[in-house]
Amino acid sequence: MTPRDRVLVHFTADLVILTIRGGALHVLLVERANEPFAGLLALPGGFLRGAETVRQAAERELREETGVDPATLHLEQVGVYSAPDRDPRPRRVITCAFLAIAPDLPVPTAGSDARSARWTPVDDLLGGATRLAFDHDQVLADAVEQAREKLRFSTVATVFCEPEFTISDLREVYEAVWGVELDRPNFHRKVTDADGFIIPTDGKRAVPTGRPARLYRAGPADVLDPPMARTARTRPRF
Amino acid sequence: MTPRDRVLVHFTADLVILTIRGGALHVLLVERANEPFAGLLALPGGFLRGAETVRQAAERELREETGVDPATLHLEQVGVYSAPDRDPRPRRVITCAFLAIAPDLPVPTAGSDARSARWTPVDDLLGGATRLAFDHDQVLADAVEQAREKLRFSTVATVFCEPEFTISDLREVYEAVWGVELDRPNFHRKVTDADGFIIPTDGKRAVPTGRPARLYRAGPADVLDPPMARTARTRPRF
DNA sequence: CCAAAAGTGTTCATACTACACCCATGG
DNA sequence: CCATGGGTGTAGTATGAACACTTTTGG
Repeated sequence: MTPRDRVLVHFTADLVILTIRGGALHVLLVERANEPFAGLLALPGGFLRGAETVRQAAERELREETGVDPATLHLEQVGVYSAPDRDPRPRRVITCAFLAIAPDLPVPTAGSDARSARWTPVDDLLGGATRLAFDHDQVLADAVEQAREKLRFSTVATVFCEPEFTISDLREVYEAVWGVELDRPNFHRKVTDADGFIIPTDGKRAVPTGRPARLYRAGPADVLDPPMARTARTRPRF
Repeated sequence: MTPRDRVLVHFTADLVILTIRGGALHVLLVERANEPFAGLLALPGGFLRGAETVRQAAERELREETGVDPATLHLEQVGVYSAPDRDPRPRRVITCAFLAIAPDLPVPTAGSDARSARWTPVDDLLGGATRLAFDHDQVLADAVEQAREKLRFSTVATVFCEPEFTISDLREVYEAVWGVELDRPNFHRKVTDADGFIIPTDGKRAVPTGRPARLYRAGPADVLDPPMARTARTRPRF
């Protein structure tokens, strides 16, 4: 082959930023201001610049969209999307998708890009009712599936929570991401027994009614072994 | 930002083709004929051309290097490597690494590219004794770790084997990839009980000494649940 | 005291570990 | 018959599922 066969491409990093709002998994979407797909909803993202790595580009976008220090969040690669027709512009655009996990954030800086950012329930999108720009429907589905698996084998669920959280908070993370109901007593034992998953603090948090819950913070472990079982509990009979 | 900030890059697909030879995990390496890194060992790979997807480029390279139909092998994405200095050429080159799993193949077509391909024991490389071109040491380490995890939760181990194989063949795959010794009786039960992992055939294979082993072929399942335990068996005391 | 949520104890089933033992074949 | 690797049985242990139960608060 000759070097002339080599395609020159643009490269982007796209972000699937997940959080939990009101017990449901949400993803941050932006309304596209420019062509292609102007007016359509899309994952936030942007072109690789200068001497950045792809990850650095993703971190820059994450900071721009959420205003949060990427070091405090969880960010991992999902994969490359390279279908030649995924972007209609003449110059090919290949993207690398990243999965970001964040606690419930205010949507602050619609600033820099003047694109309106909004949290959208993931369930509304996976059904296929709304179509996203580019191949972002597929990217979203892949990233959500990766997040679901990640929760089984790692302790990232704590990143969805505030710095101090109750065991019920943590359980609701699993229930929102997996869309199942988990057995409360068994979940409690599981996470308290797991080495380095959560660390008890002195504080407690009052609840609307009932016994106050102990507060915990994230522990040093990042792998969860044995993993969290994803089986739904049997629904209580009436 | 202006469109001028967007970097134009070349894109490659690099392959970590793993197989098992003589009970040890091997990877296919090529000696680079051209600069950069001429003379050094590297993972096979090549530039994205025309309207290919990255996966199609990987499949094309796989066919060129091994002469085998990619449809019969296992091929999955590992990730993107985009450090700006990973390739010294003035135009940036970003790569997407793929993990390929293959049965023991003859190294046929050193043909098209006139690069000498060779199977190399992975253990010799992970130690860091030999340095590979580009960031391929890191790519190899990531891909091998991905293969190790993949074996736990999927049935891909059968792809390392010939179409018909014995349970000992399959066990030796796990032992080679994981570098452990597994309990033979328990492994036997585990894989025969697992639904859709292996299907018995009518054949048997004579062994140098001892009872002939039943032959199996790969089953339809691709997930292995519950997963294979990675714990080494206690070494037999003498 | 009652409702509700936090947290603990107990039982049963399953699955894994270790290892004893039997089976089939070649020499 | 013996060595060797294939294959089965089984007892002890660990983990998880289900759910009864106790604890602690607000009203």
